Amino acid sequence: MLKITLKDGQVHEYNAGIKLREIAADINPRLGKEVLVGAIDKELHDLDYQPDGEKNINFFTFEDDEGKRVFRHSSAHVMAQAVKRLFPDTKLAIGPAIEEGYYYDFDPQRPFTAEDLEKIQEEMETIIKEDLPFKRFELSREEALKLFSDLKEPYKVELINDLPLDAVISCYSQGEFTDLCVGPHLPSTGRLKAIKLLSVAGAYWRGDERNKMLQRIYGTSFPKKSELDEYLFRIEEAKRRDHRRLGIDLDLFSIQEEGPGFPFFHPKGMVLRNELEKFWREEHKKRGYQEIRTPVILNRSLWEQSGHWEHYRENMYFTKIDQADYAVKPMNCPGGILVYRSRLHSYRDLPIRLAELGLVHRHELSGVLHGLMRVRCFTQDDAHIFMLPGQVKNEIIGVIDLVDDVYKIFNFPYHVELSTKPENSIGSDEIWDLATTALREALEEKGIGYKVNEGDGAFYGPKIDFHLQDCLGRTWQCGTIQLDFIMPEMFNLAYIGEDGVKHQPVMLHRVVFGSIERFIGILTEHFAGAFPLWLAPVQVRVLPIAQRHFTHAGQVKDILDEKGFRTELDDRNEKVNYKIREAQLQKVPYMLVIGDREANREQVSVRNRQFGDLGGMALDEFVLKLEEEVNSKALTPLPNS
RNA sequence: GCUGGUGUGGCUCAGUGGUAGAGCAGCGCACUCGUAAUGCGCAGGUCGUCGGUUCAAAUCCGACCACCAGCUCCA
Repeated sequence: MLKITLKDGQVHEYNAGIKLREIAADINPRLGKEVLVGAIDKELHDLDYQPDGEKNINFFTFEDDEGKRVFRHSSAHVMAQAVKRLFPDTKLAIGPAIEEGYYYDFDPQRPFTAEDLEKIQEEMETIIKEDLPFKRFELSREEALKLFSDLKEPYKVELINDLPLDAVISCYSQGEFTDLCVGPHLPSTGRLKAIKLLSVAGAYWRGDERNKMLQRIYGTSFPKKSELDEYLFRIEEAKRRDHRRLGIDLDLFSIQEEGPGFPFFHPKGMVLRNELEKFWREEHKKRGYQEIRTPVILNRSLWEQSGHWEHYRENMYFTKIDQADYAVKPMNCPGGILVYRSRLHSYRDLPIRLAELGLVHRHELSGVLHGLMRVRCFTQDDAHIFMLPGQVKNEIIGVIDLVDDVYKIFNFPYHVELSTKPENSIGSDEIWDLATTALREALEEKGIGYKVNEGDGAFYGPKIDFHLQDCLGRTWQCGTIQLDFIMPEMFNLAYIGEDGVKHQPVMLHRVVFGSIERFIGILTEHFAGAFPLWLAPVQVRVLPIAQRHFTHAGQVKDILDEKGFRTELDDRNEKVNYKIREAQLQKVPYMLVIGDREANREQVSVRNRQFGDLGGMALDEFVLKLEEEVNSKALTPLPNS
């Protein structure tokens, strides 16, 4: 007998030997059709699995992450089978499920072409029609090694050799195809229905650039054709939010062949920058920061002292002045340190928070450049906090709160990572432990969930990273808090303590936006170019209906200009429909239509880019409305009061 | 940097060996118009760069540059 408890607490009894899928069908016929995988006491199992004893059982469909992953993982196996049918000499590496689909890494005789992809997809569809059952079998290490040696799969042999000694080694077969795999899998290939191969790209074996580059094929799959179509449509829609596209359309910035990775900001992009910086200065002033500015080019000796010469040289640009070596700064910290060190400090002065909108240059590999998100020169909204050891936790929490406050203004969802000691670093393990623990404790005190990013810290200290998403869900590190016990040591920083002798301060490096450039990229994609009123490069466009309204419209524009609003007058000889369309496409928040009615009644007719025609109102009233919306940094227009 | 793909007017794209095309944008003229495209006309390109093959190259070949996707790396 078998006694099972479902997640809602229901208890069922079955005869021994019943399979998971039969239980699912017994509970609910629809579940029986949609179920993809089961979990017994939280451990996932194939639907053919026969449980016994007293167990808690969960069933998962495509609606659940667990079900989705199994569905995509099985899809990857079908892709590998198709590739082996068409290109038998191809060696198999690994093929996991990922966020929106799956991939498989192959080592083929020659790289795959777009035509190959189509053929592989067709073959996958054939395999799905064949409805081959996935069969699990376990084998000993020796049997597994023999099997994959005989199959001439060197990567699989390497994987098996690296498995822990006590590992249960399992394989899954469908038809003629067998792959090393822990599973679980769908009952059969016929469950897949809608699949699509999306792209080929190179990927290093085991993610290490010293290894051979393999060919990775990305794909996705769904239980219904309509869901696949919807996904593909959503991707196309998302691409319309791409900041590189909107940067051109809205004339915000450009990147030219003459300066790859060095963006040009156009007048409208500069409005965004300046508004962001204004906001930034206000927020930092409130929180006790003082602003400084340090030089872009500084002498080699400084970079040797800071450790950049040894640990960061790959990313730096160099120049000579009067035969002496200089470097273009890749970070602002050494400059900030020199400002701190330029005079003696008392313990009473700490913490000292020195903020700097600092332009840094870094040599990034050509292949990683990406619009404003990844560039070779950018402005960090940096600050260096010099503090007493006892002030560390409070200062970290202060920055965490600041980042949260700022991201909330834009309604950005974000996630947090804790990056630990990298290979290429300076300082003892003890110091690193101390710093890492301090960051971790601050996060835990704030109750913030975080992911650990091993070995991704800066060379001088561990960091908390704040990651934001772009239009396609890729994440970019923006805010970061780095705790540093090492630079104060290397620069021999000091403050005079209560006891009258010198002590070493602790340093915190931090950014909130991260870089203004990247932040503008994220901002643009988040709002699809329709920036909130306080940021919008053009806030109001005045649209006279006919030439005889130009004078009056010009007066309206002048009044708005005087009140401090960014206003444009569209005095082209075009129909008002045309002007409205253009203003809409430029995502101008407010349009004022000026015709005979308005001129006679001293009114303006207001159209909002989101809500359309708002009707007529006195200009004074409109100005009040704008002021309120700007001052509150509202994300959408405020309701009429 | 690596793998694959792409590069034609400001933007989107046709054109695959025989004299460079369209739409939008721009400019001119007419229309003077009420909440997402008025009509007509004009102008605009050494086809990414350099080299090669050919009687002839946007088209074929090579190198380089830039961009796109991904890998590795980062704000």
